[in-house]
Amino acid sequence: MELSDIVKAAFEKAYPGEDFGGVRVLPATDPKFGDYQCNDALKFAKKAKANPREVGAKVAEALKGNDVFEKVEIAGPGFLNLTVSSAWLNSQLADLGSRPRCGIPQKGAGKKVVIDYSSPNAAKQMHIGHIRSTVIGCAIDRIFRSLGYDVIADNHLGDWGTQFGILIKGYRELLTDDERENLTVANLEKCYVLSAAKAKEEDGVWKDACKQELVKLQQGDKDNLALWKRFIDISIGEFDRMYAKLGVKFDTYRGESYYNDTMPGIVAKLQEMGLAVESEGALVVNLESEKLGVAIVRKSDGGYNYTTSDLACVKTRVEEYDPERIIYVTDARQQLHFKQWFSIAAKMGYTTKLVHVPFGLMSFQGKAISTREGNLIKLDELLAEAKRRAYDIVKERGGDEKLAEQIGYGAVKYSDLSHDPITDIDFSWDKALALEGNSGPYLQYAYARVCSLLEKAGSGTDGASGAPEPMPKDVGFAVSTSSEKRLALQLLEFPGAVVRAAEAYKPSVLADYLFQAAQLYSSFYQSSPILKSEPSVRAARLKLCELFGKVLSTGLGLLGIDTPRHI
RNA sequence: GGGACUGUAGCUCAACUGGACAGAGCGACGGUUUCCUAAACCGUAGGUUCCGGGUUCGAUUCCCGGCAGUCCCA
Repeated sequence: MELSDIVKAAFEKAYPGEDFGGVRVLPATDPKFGDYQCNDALKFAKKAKANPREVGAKVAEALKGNDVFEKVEIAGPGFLNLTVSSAWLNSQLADLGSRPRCGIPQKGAGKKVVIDYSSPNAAKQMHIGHIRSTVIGCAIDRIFRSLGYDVIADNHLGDWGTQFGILIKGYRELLTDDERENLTVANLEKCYVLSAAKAKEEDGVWKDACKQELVKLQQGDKDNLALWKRFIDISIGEFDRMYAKLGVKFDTYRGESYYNDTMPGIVAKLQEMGLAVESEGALVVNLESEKLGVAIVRKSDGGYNYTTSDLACVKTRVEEYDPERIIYVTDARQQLHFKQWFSIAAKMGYTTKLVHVPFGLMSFQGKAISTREGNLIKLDELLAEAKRRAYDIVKERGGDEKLAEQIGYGAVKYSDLSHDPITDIDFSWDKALALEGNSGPYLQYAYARVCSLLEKAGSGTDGASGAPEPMPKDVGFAVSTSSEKRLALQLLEFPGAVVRAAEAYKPSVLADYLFQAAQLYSSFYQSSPILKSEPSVRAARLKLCELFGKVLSTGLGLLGIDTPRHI
C-alpha cells in the first residue's frame, strides 16, 4: 500500500465524508524533519476553516497503531512529519528490487502513442540544432515505452518542397560525374548551395529552370521522381548512421511527402465544414476568436503548407493507429503553429490528445545557428570531438574507442537532457562535453564503481585478505546509517520520478533524480566501508549498492545513455 | 501593434505545480588517497528569486501592472 493511500485513509477516518483525493505524501524536504511529509492538513484546514494543527493532530491520531510509521509529528503550522519504520523501509527496498523495470508502473498498458521527433530535412547533414529534438524525443520515447505504452516513433522528415527543384537542377548540371556516381549528403548539400546561389542571379533563368524541375516532380515525372527518391534514400542512410551512434530507433520514416495525397481531402473537408474561407486568393481558417490569428491551409499559388500537411498526418495516424495521444517534439518557435492546427483538428472532430513538447533554441556564442552565420557545427563533428575528448582521458585507464564513444556521447546527451527542454541553450564545447560534476560521465562513473564493487564481492575477494567470501543470497536489506537511509529513500522514489518525467514530458526530471541518487550514493560510498565491513553489514550494504546500480542503469537507459560496467 | 516563452548565487541550472532556513554543478578558497575506481568525497564564501502591487497562515511558484531578453504572427 502506498504511503499516500495510508495517510489518505487516516484523513478519511478523522473526517468521514470528506474528499481527500488529493492527499499526497512527499519526501521530506530536509532529513531533520523525518523521512516523508504531508502538507494536506493545512490545505484541508483552509477549506474546512479549521485549525490546521488540530487537523494534523486528528490525522496523527488516526495513524496510530499503524506499523509503517515509527513516528508522526506535527510541526510548524501543521505539517505532518513522518518517519517510517526500518522494517517497512527494508521490505519496500526488497519489493522494488524484485520488480521488473525497478517498479515502473505499467500505466500505459494497452495504450498507443505516436511520438514524432528528430525530423531533419532531407539532403542536408544533421547539425547541432538537431540534437535537441532527437535526444529529448528519444528519451520521451523510451520513458513512455517503459511505462507500458505501445509507442510508434515516427521520423517526420522534411522530404518535400521547393528545395527539390533546386537540387534536381543542380544535380544535373553542377556536380561532376564522379559526384553523381558516389552521391553523398555532403555533395547534395554542396549542390544545393551552388544551385540556390545561381537561382538568385538577375536574369532568373536558373530560377525558372529549378521551378520547372519542381513542377515536373510534383506532376510525377518519372526521372525526377527517381532522383528525388534517390536523394531521400541517401539522406536516410546518412541519418541512420547518426541514429546508430545515438542509439535512436524509429518505427517509421514518413516524411511530408507521405501525406501529399491526403491534403486535398483535408482542404475540401475544411471548406465543406465552413471552416476555411477564401482570402486574397488563399484559403484560410480564421482563429482570431481564440487569439490564434489566421492559419493558411492553401496558398494563393495552390500549394499547401505545414498546417495542411499536419492535419493530413493526424488523419492518417488516427485512422491507422487510433492512438491515445500524439506527441510532437519540436522547437519552441512552432508553438503558434501547433496551437493553430490543434485547434483546427479539434474542430474537425479529432479527439486524440495532441501534445506539443516545445524545446528552446540552440545558439552558438549568442548567435542563431545558421549556414549564414557559418557556425553550423555538424552533428558528426560534434560526436567525433566528444569521442576524441573522452578517449584522451579513457586511454590512460586502458579504455578503448568503444568506451570513449559511450562516455563522449553520454556527455553530449546528458548535457541536453539535464535541462528543462524549454530552456534556450547556448552551445559550447566545454558544456556539451563536460565530464565532471552534474554530467553524464559522473553518473556512468558511479555505475562503474558499483559494478566493480559487486564484482569484487561476488568474485570472492574483498581486496584485503583475498579470502573467498561469496556474496550471500537471500540476505535482506538492513538500512542503518543515515547515509544509507537517505540513499534508500531516494531509490524508492524511482518509479515516481519516471512517472513525473512522463507527465511533464521532461526527461530532465529523471536526469535530476538520477543525479541526486548518484550524489547520495557517492556520499555513502565515501563514508561507509562495504567490502571490509563485518559480514552482516557488508551483505546489507551490498544489497543497497546492487539496487542502486539497477536503478541507475535502468534510469540512464531511459535517457538513452549507455552504462559501461568498467571505466 | 498583438501574442508566446524566459528572468533565481560570478556562470550554467534545480526547486516534485502554494510549504519549513531557495538547492546543485562549474568557477574561487581550504581539506581528504598506505582504504572497495579521487571522473570522487568533505568544508567555506557567494541570494532584494528582475521591479512594484495583490491573494494567502505561507509566494520563486497564482493574479494584476511594469522592465529586460529571445522568439512567433501581420
